[in-house]
Amino acid sequence: MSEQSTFMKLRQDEREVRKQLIISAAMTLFDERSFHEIGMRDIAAEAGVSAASIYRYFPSRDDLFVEALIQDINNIEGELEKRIGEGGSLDELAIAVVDYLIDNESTFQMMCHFMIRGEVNERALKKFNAVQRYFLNMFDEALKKAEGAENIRFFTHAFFASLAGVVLTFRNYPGKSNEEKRQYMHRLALHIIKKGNEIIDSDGNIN
Amino acid sequence: MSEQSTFMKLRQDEREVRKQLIISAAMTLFDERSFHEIGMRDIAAEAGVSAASIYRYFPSRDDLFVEALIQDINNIEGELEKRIGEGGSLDELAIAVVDYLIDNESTFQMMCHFMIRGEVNERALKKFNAVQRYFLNMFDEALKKAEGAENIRFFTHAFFASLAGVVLTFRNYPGKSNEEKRQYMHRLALHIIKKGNEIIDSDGNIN
DNA sequence: TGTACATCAGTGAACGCGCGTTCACTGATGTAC
DNA sequence: TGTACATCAGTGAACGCGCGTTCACTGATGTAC
Repeated sequence: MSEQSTFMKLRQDEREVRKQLIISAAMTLFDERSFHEIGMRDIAAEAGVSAASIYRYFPSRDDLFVEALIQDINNIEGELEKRIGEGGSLDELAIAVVDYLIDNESTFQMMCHFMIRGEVNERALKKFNAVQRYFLNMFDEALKKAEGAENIRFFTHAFFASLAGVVLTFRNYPGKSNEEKRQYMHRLALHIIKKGNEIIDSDGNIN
Repeated sequence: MSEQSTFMKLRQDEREVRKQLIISAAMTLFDERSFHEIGMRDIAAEAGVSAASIYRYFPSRDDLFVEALIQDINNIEGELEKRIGEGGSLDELAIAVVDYLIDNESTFQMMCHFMIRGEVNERALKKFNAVQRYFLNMFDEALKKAEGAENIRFFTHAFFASLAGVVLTFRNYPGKSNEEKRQYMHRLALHIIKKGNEIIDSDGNIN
């Protein structure tokens, strides 16, 4: 029994490794083009397996993408913490988030995909919701460090939502170079958060 | 020549009427389900014509959708002005915008579609960019009335982007009723714009 | 050591379907002379 | 008043293709006895 479970565990570990390989392949492709344009056959080719194999590890395309999203968000967590560091300011955090959303186009698009949804399967959606919560919790922590406020959930929501909106709206604004757009989004982000933190200590009620 | 041009004009007018019929059919469907789920055949059936006919009036699906978007935004303009009225406050405008984005799901989704894009044809994209500019100009006017500030373009951008982000992020936030979500988005919107208007008179530079 | 059986990774090929778009054609309406 | 021709709205049917997903099968590895 003990030996068998060890064996099972090994097998399970290998499974995880292969799953990881597929996710990594997907993420490699995300850097090249929009996730809408990436099919199961593309990911399979990148990972060096057949498309059918992917279905041994993920029940559907959306499920695979959600897991990739989780990975991506895990990656950013460390990065954000690095950029904020111990004495990082709220401004720095905002800029870091905007840059992240700009530079990880597919991640951003996937987030939009699941947030706007309308036809995503229940299972994948549940996973996404968990990621979303986790993601926002992460900001809670970061914002606590940067601001030291108490009831922060409401502020976190306002913070993240408005930054996402900035990137959504100006990511492809015509007639500007990418660098100009980035600068402009930074300015917008700083402008928007400039005041929000002043009433952060309230419980967020407005009534 | 004069008679012919009159005739041509009549014909042209009829063409416009038919175009309008197709757009109206599309907009009727938008109230029922997500625009992603609406195909050319659906729109054709709703308009009482064949799918092939649509291509006599619109070069592509995206072009049709952009024109529908234009109509929809034209509709909202009057509505917003009504809600803001002469003495409408900035708060009222923000609430109105959030409600609009919530209640016109397809419009919002189409905006996201074109803003995130990646595979939309050039022609449709140009039209969309024109709409977007027009839309933001509209806010400039509304905000000028509500706030009376001068250099308002930057503020308009921050205003609209953050509200769009709020709706994007919380439109489908799990575990809440629709009414709760609406209330919550209102609170977020009010929180976010609360301070922005104080430094509205600056030129928006941060440096 | 050998045989029968279970488990599971992996796959090429095909399924199935949706869906945007095009084609070849009909029919109505107007113009030229 | 009549005939030949041009213009254009409208359409049923098909094209074409992408793409997520499933199927039937192979082969390797481990277990039971």
